[in-house]
Amino acid sequence: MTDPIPFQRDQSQADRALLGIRDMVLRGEFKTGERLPELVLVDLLGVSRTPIRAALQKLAEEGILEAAQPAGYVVRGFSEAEIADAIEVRGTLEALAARMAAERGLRRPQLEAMADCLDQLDELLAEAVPGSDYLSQYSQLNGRFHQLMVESSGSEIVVRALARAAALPFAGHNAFVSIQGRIPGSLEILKAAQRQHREILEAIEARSSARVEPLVKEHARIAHKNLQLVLKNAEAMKNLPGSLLIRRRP
Amino acid sequence: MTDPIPFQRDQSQADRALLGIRDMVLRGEFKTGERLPELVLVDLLGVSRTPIRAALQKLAEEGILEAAQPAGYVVRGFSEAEIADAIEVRGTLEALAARMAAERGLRRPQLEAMADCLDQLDELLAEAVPGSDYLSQYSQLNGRFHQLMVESSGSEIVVRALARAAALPFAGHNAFVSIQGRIPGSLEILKAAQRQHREILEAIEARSSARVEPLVKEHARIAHKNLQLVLKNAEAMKNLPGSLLIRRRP
DNA sequence: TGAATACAGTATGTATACATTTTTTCAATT
DNA sequence: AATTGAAAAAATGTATACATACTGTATTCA
Repeated sequence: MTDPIPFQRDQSQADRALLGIRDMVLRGEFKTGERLPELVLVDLLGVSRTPIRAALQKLAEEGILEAAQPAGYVVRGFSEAEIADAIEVRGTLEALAARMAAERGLRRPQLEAMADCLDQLDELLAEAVPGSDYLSQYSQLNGRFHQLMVESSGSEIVVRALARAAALPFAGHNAFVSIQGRIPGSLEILKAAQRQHREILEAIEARSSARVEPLVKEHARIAHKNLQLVLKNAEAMKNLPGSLLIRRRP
Repeated sequence: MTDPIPFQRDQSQADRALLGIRDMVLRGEFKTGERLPELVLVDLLGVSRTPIRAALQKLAEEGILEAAQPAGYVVRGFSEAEIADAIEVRGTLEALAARMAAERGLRRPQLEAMADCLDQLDELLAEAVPGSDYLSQYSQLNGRFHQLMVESSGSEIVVRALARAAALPFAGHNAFVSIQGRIPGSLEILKAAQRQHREILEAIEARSSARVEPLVKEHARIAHKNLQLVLKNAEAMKNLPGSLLIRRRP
């Protein structure tokens, strides 16, 4: 009698390649603009060229690499303006999702799941002591709320579009959470975000599509504020994963 | 002395695979939900598995295929609601692009290029005789206008997001042009679209971001109207590329 | 008859050999 | 010293062999 449910499939070489390359790029082990020769990656990861190639293609789709001419891939750098645009795109699509959720109306279980998520966030933020490691839990709950909100649009097309927009570095909803605690007033930022969460949920519950749209857009712009704070703070930059992909001036 | 500018690079096997598979899928040579075994494609296209695999991965990103469990790819079908959502996403992102264009303001050459494009469209529609093949020219000019509008956002991030959203079948700006002429009042639809083009350009020129956003969203919804017309018209369906991917009742 | 299992066939995952293209190096010539 | 050219090195494109996992069928046993 073997396990009827395969718990965790043996990680494939393709997964290893994808995770490994992404990790190396975000750690800054290749400079922006630098080529990623397949054979070098083969040596570094102990995986053959085939899964490496698949991973490179995926990471180019994801946005952290770009296809080079006439062939190959290079690490992509992001200007501050590009990051701001990526955040704006994410906010725009989240606003669309929330508007659709408000228009169609949600069932009680969905609303309760979101409310429960916000209750847990309230509790977490109330007890939060600067220095304790509440951040990973915050990330998780924050991510869950956003996920629930987007899925409540009921549209897989929108979910997909958003997943791709949020895959860009620094564009996701948790992109700047890791640097909270390194900048002054960071807990206050999280609390303000949480107040917006409440307002968003209220608007969806009230089926007020006209209200929810600007609320969600404004919520996403917190990320933009955080970006500007980080750029002024060398210490915080060190704690921002992938910060080496940010180029100050080109 | 060889040509300094390579005119048209020899089409690679990867290109052949990508174009070939996309074409077969849109022609309906595989039913929705049907698997696309790599070896079958190897036989059909005369290309080895390596470029086939790359193409399958790209087409899954593009949206017309989806990864199957536990492996492989199947043809993806689209419900009417999903197509409507894809159009809405496209319209939302185009509206964002236009708003950004209006906010930053355009240089004269950009405005002139767009105006020139609209002049040509006016001329084309004025002389358009039902039955003549003005449609391919319309597609081209319409595509160019949209391209110019989106690029005038000045944001490569937005351009990329839009390209991906518009890659879904029936979501692009020219998705329903091919069926014009098969449905009553089709020329009038194109003329109405052109009037919206003029208003959009005026709003961008006037840097009225508040006006341009709803204008562009509404413009995209023409595609939604066309979708509903097509679904009621069996004759028009035959002329819609990829129509076999639409499932009436999933 | 029904269920379980073994097995063949077929699918994709992975590695790698070979082909082609691109880049680099270095020497020869002006 | 600069430039050109050819040869070498290295990179990616492509094909394919082999490994592994899945699927369906037939056979065997209860």
